[in-house]
Amino acid sequence: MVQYSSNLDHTLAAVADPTRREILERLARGPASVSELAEPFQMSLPGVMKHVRILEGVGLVETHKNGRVRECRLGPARLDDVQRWVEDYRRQWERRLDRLEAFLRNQQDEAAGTAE
Amino acid sequence: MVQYSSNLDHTLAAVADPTRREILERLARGPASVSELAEPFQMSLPGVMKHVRILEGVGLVETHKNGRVRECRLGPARLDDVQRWVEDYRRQWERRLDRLEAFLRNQQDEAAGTAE
DNA sequence: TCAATACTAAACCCAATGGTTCAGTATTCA
DNA sequence: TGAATACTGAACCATTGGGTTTAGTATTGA
Repeated sequence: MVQYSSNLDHTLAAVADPTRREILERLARGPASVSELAEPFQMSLPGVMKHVRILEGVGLVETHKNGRVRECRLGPARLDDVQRWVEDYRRQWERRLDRLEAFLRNQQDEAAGTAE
Repeated sequence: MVQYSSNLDHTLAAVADPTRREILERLARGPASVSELAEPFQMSLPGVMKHVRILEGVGLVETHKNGRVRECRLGPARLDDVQRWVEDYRRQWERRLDRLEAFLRNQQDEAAGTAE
């Protein structure tokens, strides 16, 4: 079987949280400080930081500190492994359908053969 | 912003678990009973059942009971919403790069203008 | 220098998750 | 009928996850 990048788990988990997806959406519109990220959620700074750290951990966010403010921006990860997994699943799903169809057609033929 | 199907959260969470992804991989090769699914994981039946229920909840698995055995097979969900979200993210990511590039080019032009 | 700002570290809280065991129930088969 | 099979429901348990508060530390600006 295909051996996916071992952090697919972490990436999927990171992205499964709606708050984190909103953070990503915000950062797609441009960089932001932790405070700026926190504001629309009325969530504590430490709360936001936890999410940011998780996103940073899987490369979806990059941060660096300028003086006392930490700037957050989108990181280099583009979810390639997620996309690959989804497409792989889809392919297998379709192959399963093909096999099922073939099986049914086969049965039908046999039934017809028996009836002759 | 795009309003994703409200169960994107649940689908992503379902699929973030490696055991559940393995179950899906197994079912892609054909239907199986709960016991058959449990075997390769040396996990208790109730344990497997919990995973199956979760996958069933998001449409990735379908089950029905024949006598005392419950047959599990892949369900109709093909992760369309996940794929859509990933592609959306990728688009925004690229747009961000474009903007950054434009910004940098602009700055460069201005600097050149000043230097003249 | 001193107050205000912007984060951060640590400790804690509670609910959800991923697993278990144990005791049924329903089916099958001899 | 009676034993074995295949699940299922309930209760439980440990860990993690998402959040908080509280008390710092480092930077900035007046």
